[in-house]
Amino acid sequence: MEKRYTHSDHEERIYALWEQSGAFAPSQKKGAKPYCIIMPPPNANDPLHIGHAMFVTVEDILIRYQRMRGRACLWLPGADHAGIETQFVFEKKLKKQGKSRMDYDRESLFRMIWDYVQENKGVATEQMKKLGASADWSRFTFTLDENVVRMVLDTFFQLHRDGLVYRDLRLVNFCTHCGTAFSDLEVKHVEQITPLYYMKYGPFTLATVRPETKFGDTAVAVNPKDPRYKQWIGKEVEVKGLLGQFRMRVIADDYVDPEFGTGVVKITPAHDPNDFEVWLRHRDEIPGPKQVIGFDGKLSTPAGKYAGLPVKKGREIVVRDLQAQGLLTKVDEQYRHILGVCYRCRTPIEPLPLPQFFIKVEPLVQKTLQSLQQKQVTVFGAGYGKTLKHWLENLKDWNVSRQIVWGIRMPVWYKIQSQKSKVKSQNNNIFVSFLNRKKNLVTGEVGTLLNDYTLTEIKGGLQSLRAPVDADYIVSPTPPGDHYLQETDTFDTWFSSAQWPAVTLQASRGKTAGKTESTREKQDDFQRFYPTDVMETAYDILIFWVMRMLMMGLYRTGSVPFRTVYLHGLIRDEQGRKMSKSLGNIINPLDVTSIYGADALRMALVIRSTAGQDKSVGEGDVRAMRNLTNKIWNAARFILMKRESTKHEARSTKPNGTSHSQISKADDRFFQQLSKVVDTVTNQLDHFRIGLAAETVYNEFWHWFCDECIERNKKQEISNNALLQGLIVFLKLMHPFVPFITEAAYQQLQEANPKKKRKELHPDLLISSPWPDRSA
RNA sequence: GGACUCGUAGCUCAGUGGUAGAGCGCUUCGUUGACAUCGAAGAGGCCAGAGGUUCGAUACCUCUCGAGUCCACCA
Repeated sequence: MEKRYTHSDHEERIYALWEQSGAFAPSQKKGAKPYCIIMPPPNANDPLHIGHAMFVTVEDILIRYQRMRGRACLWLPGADHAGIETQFVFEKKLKKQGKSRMDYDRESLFRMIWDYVQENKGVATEQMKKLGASADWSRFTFTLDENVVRMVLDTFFQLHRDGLVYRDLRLVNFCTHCGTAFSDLEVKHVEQITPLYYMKYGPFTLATVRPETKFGDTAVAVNPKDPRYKQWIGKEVEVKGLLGQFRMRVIADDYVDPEFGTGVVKITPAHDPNDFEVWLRHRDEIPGPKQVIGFDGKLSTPAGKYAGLPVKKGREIVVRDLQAQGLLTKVDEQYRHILGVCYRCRTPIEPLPLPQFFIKVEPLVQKTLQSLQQKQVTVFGAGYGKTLKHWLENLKDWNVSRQIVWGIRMPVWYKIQSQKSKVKSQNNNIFVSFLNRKKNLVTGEVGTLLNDYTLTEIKGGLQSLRAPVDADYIVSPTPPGDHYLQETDTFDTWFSSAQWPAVTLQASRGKTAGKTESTREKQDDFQRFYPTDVMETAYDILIFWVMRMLMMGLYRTGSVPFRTVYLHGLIRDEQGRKMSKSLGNIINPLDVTSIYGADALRMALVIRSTAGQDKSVGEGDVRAMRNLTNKIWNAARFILMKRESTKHEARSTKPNGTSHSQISKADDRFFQQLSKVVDTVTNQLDHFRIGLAAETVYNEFWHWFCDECIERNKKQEISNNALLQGLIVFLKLMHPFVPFITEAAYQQLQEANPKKKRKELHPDLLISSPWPDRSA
């Protein structure tokens, strides 16, 4: 054996051994209890970052541990199409070529992104293998696999049938830069100092941060209890504005805080969520949303001479004109204000009225809360069980429409009457944009366009459509006929992700079988492994993903998708700072493993980590764990050398006058202590105390087994055999954490074993060996 | 404004109802039969503060102070 353990000499070879042995596929042994973890699918388009390394490590530890405990383990890997994230990256690439998404019809664009993702797909998989992930790659599933898509569509169809889907006009969180709406969860809030403008408004003065939206005002509101304005309630007032005189109704609503500003609020239902709510409460009294900002982020026609100006510029000019006309009375320049921005590009989110599909969450939430209360799911991670509950109790309906092409297109169909038809259809006013045969962009209402184009041509070049809120539609997983236009919106990525545990287990049917099992054996994956055992992920997607998986899992299958949620913390740099590109403190896991080995990184990530708590990891930590791998190697080397040398010694010679009985007494104590260690580690792993288990095994191995026991063996106090047995136990205990070095050392022991010869074709592997008996 | 978490050795973090732990860093020794990616010895902590429960609290409860994260429609 080499004096030092060199990870690069072993890792690849060992991984191949594991893979060839079929150890990654669930055991078909009779009576083996199933154990299943569905891997959080990494973005198919991204290389791994340190967070991925963390989840690979934690999940691999659990899987390897349970596999050694004799469970039939399935760790099901996959990749995520990552909707907006991927399209965003792709559009950047297009931009470099001087192109944009507007140059292509949606089908071509989709195909281009598909091809682009295919090029990169597999990168993450290879990297996870380098980290030692013992996942069943034969069951690998992509979120846009045909059968996955089919099931997702089916779920939506069911939801619709059960009355849990509705289409309605709401103010959506629209990013005018990304060109799509987002769910509330995807809006980031930042504090800003924004000028608060006080302006004359008929007989009132009111305060606003958005004077440019005043063209969309449909009412003025005051608090019903405010004595200052009581006389005006229900009356119409004359207002002089930048576009001339107009009349405006005064309404009373509790939403108005008499203490803030002047106690008078202009109501702009098209551009402020609160105002929209006010309108809903006063539908009979006042006009509805009047949109004055377009989806392009510019002021639109109702803004008169200001139309065409981008919002920010528009505000400046409106303020200037207000001032010129003496309508501006005061400006509070120090006003602190929370602004919603796009989580991707930081563009201010524009609340805009858009008909969207929503899922009613109330019934789903009830079931989920119930399952939590009945302890059908346990959450590990600093207080996040409470967070989950809090969220569920306050959840709003889920907007699942996204205006991007890279995703699962909604199975929603609008019937279009042919131009010859005499029947007037309200769907004729669906607004479409498409590329005609000459690749020119054509936009307009479909009823009108049908005079010049066939429906087939429109369909072929379709970019997007926008159907009015009262459009007729049907939901169907398959095309209902030729005279239909399919909705161009796609599902929120999380809508399909929410169904991942059930869908992956059902989708692995019919795939190429792994080495040790037939396709038929895979057929009942769902039967066998659902509900799964553990969902392991970072706490930052608890709400986006875990919560929704619970809701949709319960809806689809009637039972929770997993029994345990283990949330790991974020990895920070050695100074405890978040990793970010701008700080330049990002650790690339593959850089680290190429220097120190995968085992070292794994152990550094996980040792002394706590569920739900962030952890800082620096190069020093990794180096220390690299040293551990070397320590393991050398302990094995010493014990092997001992065994070689004693073979040549005459058995009768008793060294140094130490008697057999003394040795066996010491051995007894050694074995007692050893079984205590086994017991402790087993308990810790059973209770998901992973960081603690890693620490225990580290300390016991290094500071007890090496520092004490090996030294006592040198003084002839502990027998060689005891030491060898102890080493094997420790290799097993450490294997889930540092699989490569432990397997490498174990193979060295095998080779030294004369019985090994006949096993050459099927070597004993540590990965498939049983976990040590507690009473060892 | 609401929720959650944290405050333990110089730094980064574990931990436990009953003499305080690890890694890194530091000091002094040490190349005799695994490992200098090592070993031995050591310095360094009123476990944020104040109350309470308890025979006993760093740990459980309450409050205070300090740090952080997430959420939030006051124009």
